[in-house]
Amino acid sequence: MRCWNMVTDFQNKVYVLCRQVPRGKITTYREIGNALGGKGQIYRAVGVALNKNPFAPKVPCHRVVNGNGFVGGFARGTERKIELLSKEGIEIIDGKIDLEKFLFRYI
DNA sequence: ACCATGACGCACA
DNA sequence: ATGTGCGCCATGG
Repeated sequence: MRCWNMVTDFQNKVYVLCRQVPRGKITTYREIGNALGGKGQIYRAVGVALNKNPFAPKVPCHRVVNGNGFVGGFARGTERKIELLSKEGIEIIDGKIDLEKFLFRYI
């Protein structure tokens, strides 16, 4: 599948995984790539897919952070991402998040 | 078809 | 522990 709404199959999977993340939890590009079964630098493509994110409010892309716990980047601005995460109840320390505490794992 | 880019992650010094 | 560089995923021109 290539064009449902300007979205490729790969992107679609990424968005679906993002939506799976419940409010108050987060995930990482690495986890998503791993969930997709990709090896190597697949998380790079994940970042690109999320950056396009045609479903901005529909897909909580702001719940996706770096694998090291840092918020990372955001199409709308990292500060905005931190603000949203903070509102969700996620505690951010110096721009970093406790993965062990808020990291959601795909079952 | 090829080249360049990106919201990253990891290896190495 | 910190800083720098490289790599190879998908997408777009």
